[in-house]
Amino acid sequence: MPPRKRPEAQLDLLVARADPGRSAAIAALTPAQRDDAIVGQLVAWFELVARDLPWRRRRDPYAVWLSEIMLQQTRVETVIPYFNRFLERFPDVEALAGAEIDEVLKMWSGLGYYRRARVLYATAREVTARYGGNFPGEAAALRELPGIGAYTAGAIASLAFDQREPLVDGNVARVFARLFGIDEEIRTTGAVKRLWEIAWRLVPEERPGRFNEALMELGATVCTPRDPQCGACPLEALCVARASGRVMELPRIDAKKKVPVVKMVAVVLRRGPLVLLARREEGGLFGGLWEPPMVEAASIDEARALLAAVGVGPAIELREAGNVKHVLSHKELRVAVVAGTIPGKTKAPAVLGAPYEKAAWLHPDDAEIGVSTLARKVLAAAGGT
DNA sequence: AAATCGGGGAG
DNA sequence: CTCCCAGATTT
Repeated sequence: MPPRKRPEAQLDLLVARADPGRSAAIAALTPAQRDDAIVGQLVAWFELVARDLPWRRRRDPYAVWLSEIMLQQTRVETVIPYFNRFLERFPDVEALAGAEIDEVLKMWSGLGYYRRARVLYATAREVTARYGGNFPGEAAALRELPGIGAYTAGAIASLAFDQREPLVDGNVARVFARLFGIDEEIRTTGAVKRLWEIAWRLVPEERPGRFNEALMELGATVCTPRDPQCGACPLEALCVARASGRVMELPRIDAKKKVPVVKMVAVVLRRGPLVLLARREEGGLFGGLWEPPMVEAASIDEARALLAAVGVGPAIELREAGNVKHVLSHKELRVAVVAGTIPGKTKAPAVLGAPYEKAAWLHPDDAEIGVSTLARKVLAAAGGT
């Protein structure tokens, strides 16, 4: 969805031009005046440039909640097609509550952080059973639902219920760090506390959701991490970082340590058009998803216990089908893929052991099951689908 | 406070 | 390659 064309002429009336006396201008305002100016400038700017996003077309609690869960640590552009497909298949909370978890996971496949799909399903059932299909409107009640933390509760309460509730996400944290010159490492407890206090102070009684959305929109489109467009910012004249030449230094974020490498072996067994897939236990990595069985192992020889478990004996010919690299946020998986063919009529193993709860011969795309991107890479490496 | 939990897009 | 995204939850 392309951003709406910016009406430059109107924007110029709002955006203060570069001004050497900016520091003095900020200092001349009382704190309350500065806050009022921030809210006013930001909302006026947002009214002009707001992107046309699918979840902005229906601000009902179900659509807001669904979009906010999907948007957790996930880019807008990535979410859009998932959101549209999801709403088409599950048009309301009752439809979602009446589905099977495996179909929900299927609709979530490729989006990542699959625990979100499970908490989504759990919340749909709870809202249907306990609240008669109506989401609670208070942030405190929303916060009790699975998968809804401080940010998401504030987002739903303000956007869908017009409650004066603040929110702080990655965008807001960056905007505040620059706007108010917060030097502290942005993820520390102290900084997070400050950010929420500022958000509480600023969020207006009048259309709080619009203000919250404007704040995030500014962080996403103007006050970006790499190449902030200060010349197009409605808050330029009010920004501490801009006035002190520290825009690129803020927010302060300490480097994250590099992720460990984990070597694995996956086995792709075919039986005619079907593939042996195993369902991972809920709770951990890729919980509830189906995949070709794999195990942490430094070599194929080290994975012989898994091969035995899936019924690969001396009579079954295996070939090395290649290697797959898959990077997660906290580890890097390097998977050696082996492939083979099993005679027809062979049953799937009843027990595979952790982390798998069961196994079956399935078609990865046709079955009503969730499949991770890693599993798709492994299947692709083995050839065909 | 640190670790866990996906995947991809931008520079 | 690095960074980080409309975070939540557990340890």
